[in-house]
Amino acid sequence: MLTKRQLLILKEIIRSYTESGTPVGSKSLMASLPVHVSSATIRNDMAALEEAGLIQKTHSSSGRVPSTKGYRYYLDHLVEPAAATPFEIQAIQQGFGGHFYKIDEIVAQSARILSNLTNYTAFSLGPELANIKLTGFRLVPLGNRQVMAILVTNNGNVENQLFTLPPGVASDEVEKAIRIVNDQLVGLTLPEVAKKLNTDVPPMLFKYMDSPDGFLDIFGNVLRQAASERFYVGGRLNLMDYLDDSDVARLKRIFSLIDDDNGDINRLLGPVAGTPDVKVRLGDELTPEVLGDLSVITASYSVGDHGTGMIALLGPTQMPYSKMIGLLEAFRQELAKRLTDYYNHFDG
Amino acid sequence: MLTKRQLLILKEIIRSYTESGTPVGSKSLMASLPVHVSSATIRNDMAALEEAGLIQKTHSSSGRVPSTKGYRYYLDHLVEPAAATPFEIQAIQQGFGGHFYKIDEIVAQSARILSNLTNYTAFSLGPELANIKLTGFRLVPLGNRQVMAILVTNNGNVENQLFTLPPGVASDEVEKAIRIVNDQLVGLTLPEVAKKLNTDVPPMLFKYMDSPDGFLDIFGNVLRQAASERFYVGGRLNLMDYLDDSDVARLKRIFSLIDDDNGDINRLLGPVAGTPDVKVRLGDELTPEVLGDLSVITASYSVGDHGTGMIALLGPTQMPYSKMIGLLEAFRQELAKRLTDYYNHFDG
DNA sequence: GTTAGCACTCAAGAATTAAGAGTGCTAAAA
DNA sequence: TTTTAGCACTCTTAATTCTTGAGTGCTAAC
Repeated sequence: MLTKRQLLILKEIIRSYTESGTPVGSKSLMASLPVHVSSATIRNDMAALEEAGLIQKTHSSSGRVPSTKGYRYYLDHLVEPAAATPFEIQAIQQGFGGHFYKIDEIVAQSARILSNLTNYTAFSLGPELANIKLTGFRLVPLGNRQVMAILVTNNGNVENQLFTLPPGVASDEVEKAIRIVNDQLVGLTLPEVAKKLNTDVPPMLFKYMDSPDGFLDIFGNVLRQAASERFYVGGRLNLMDYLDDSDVARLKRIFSLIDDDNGDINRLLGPVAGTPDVKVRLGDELTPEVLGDLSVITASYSVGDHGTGMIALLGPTQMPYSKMIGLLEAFRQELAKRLTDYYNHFDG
Repeated sequence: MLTKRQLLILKEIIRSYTESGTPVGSKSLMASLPVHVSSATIRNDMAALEEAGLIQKTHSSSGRVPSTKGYRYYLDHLVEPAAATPFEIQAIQQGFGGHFYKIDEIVAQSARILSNLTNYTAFSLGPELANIKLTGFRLVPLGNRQVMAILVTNNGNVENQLFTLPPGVASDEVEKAIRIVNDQLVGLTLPEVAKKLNTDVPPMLFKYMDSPDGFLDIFGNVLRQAASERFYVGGRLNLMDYLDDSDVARLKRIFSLIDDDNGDINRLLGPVAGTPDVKVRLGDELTPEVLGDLSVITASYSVGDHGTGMIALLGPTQMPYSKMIGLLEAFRQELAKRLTDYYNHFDG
């Protein structure tokens, strides 16, 4: 069992290591601890902490550094989130100052604000899509057989894509097809729409069109765009500041991981559903193992019954957790408020 | 005056240094030169080349390395472009294999192909806009006062942006405003449109609308989007491979330079108009001086009377120039062909 | 003009040394 | 039983020296 003083020492080692980045020795601890004991006593306590696996040496006669397990313990039992400062609150609000025409613009902006504020790398994921409904589908002819397909959903999201009509298709046929889509599919959730698109819709279209494949492709494409989870990154380049300078190869691998949006990064953020609070993952809790000695703080936000989204921060394991946790706590509330406002603008 | 053999030596030094990355000494030159002379003779010639400022030592008793001036001379007089290999030609054609719905998709794809092929960083800039004409402007209402503004130009480019109509504006007023825009502005080039937007258009709109400012904002916004030069980058991360590993700070600065699209990079590519061939710039010919020891190969392409665009390659000064120049030569032709095809599809 | 020979230079890596921070352990003090 | 002083020991880091080898410039002979 660990004594009170030992935990105090653990906490102080973490604080000091976060600040200085160098291993912490018994002498410097003597100066910075609130209780006053000799360095020999501290050494004894440190031995106990090391025995428990919470701290470790970098070599046999060095100062101590928190271990992954030590951070875990600290985060589970010791950390005290620091409330966001007025300055930070203001910076957040200022970041959301402009006018937004899309949900995704707000979400994307979140990642930017967060990375600016922390100098780490920030991620944001829009509210999940389970409850989002199709409210309309258009094809706007632009001349030269170009058409723009537009898909609108009840969360105010709008997707569009440009197409060229295949020569075989007549425009009045297309008109009818659109009417069918709107009659049959508006009001359904996007997953339901996707399902019907494969089953019920094609037979109906066959009544009006010889080869509805081209049309289905177009619609399916835009639908997929609207249904894909939108994932934003801010402060990519900050990686270079907090990652070990020397290992450029690793740097490159992490960059690719972030940029090649192949779902791996979703594993990073973890399940969106679940606990609505702030959570830290580090060490082998992080699945893409390139991330090794990094740390991820995730925070989910929920927007009434419009679903749940997520924001996250990637940084070094030696993050000032209490500060970052407090900041993310404030941020998720602010973001939820903004998004709720945005939705009300549509519902009301 | 330099002798034939001395130029041969310069050429071989550049070739060898490009390949190995290490300074080249008289002995190894003796082995790789086509003519057979002793190392002492070569040393004499090297002294002459150094005297002329074309090569230099890294320290008083090291082998020689080409100087900026040496590269310049090489590029101006000695280099023999190597024709692109069948493999490369095929890779280019394969890269352009898919179907494209926008000019910009082709241009963007160019940067990707080129960076994949070379493992350097590639840039592409779409054909200039001087001759591009407005062919139509739409506002598509999407419900909830949301509208999508769509602007179409005669090069098949389509820009769109989402807006929320200000409460004061009635939809029939908007209809009329759109008709005016289309009547008055279609057929003009984008610069002309931009000019009229400030002079002739507002008075006309005042006849039909109380406060045309909102409408003008929307139109101006989309117009600006369409008129902004589109600039694409491929292979950003390759920077990490060919840049000095140690200096992460510089790496970061160059990344920011590339990403923050603030026109500096346009200086990098240089004037789009002018010579339609391939051109290399290096050393102090490169304006953002962070690029210091790097090298940029630019190549312009022209698409009939639809204007001129540019592709470029950023890499280390020790690039295999003959190969890269040949590759870019092939690429600009292929790209011009693709774009011409694309335009014909509209014109014809 | 070209070449062999030779003394000289310098970078880069290996080996050595010195200093200093920190530890563990023991035995005495509280 | 807990805390403390003292001390020998460990290991990193930085500075210093040593060694090796690639390469040069110069001179004198070919």
